[in-house]
Amino acid sequence: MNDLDLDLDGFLPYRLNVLAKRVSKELSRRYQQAFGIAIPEWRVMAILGREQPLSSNDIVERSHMDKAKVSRAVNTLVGLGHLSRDVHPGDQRLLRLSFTPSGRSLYQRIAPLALEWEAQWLTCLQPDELAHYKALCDRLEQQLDDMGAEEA
Amino acid sequence: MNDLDLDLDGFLPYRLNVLAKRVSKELSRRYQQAFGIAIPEWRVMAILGREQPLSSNDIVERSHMDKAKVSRAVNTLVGLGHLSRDVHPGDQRLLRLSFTPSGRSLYQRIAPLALEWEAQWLTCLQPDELAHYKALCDRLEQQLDDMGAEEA
DNA sequence: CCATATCTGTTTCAGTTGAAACGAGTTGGC
DNA sequence: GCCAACTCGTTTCAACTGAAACAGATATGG
Repeated sequence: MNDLDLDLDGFLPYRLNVLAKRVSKELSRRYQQAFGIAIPEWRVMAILGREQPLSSNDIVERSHMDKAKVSRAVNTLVGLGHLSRDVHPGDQRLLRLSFTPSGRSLYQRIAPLALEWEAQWLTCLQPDELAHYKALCDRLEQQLDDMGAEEA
Repeated sequence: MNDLDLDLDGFLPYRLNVLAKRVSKELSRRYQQAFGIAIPEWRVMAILGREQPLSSNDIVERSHMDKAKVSRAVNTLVGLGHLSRDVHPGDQRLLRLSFTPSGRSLYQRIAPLALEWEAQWLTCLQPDELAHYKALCDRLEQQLDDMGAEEA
């Protein structure tokens, strides 16, 4: 194998994709089984867990999901009775999304489950290794920003 | 925010998913634009670039794609004239997939493009940081294996 | 041998995806 | 004020996805 041949197992875009997909699959199986929701719904819950109320657009910005996905996830959660969707008094285009009591209770049960699973996964790293890993992830993402900006 | 609240930006499954998706999107845009193929096709090419001929199943094992996806990607590549699909002489269930001249030429043009893009992305890390990062990815994946094995 | 189980790759099918079109609401310039 | 441009969230549509059913080929074992 010369320099221009490509070892897929060493190719980081591929490696990250495989890793991320495995993790997502594992987590989504758990969310689905325990709470009947999928990852987009879970992300909406996680974001609202920190700050409330938010508009759909706020969630789009904080979640890296497109607005169609957010719209559908919100709709599902409203249908399940976990979110209330009110119209913003000052601007009727905006929604004001917040937990119903059932939604807050759901959040309080999911969040620990997610964190526990993550913690168990991360037992394979020392705390300083984890911090380093996350820092490198930050830089890899920053570099994507820079490459995108430069292109435009 | 107490311990049981969840900061999505610090939640590694989410972070990895966002990062992997951004990278995939960026790369797939390039493959599509320059060569008219998508990521599954590109993966098949990358694997055949190292070893030939292979059966579809060999590619499934090496690529972490399911067999439906591989079947479709192979079909596309055969349709584009980049792969030849022969029947294995000793076992008629197996395919023998290999590059046509056009396929080899395509591979020789894509691989450097992919590696160049990766190299530019990875300029944000020092060589030892990159090695460390990959090693941690390995351990995170290994831990997933272990957690899966334990469960079963 | 024959029946059954297993293996390979394809196809089907129902669900998901995201870009783009859209309708409703708001803002800004004239 | 009013029209055009813009914003927000929904919906449409065509493409993609993967689990499961499938058909054909091969292995197994009675």
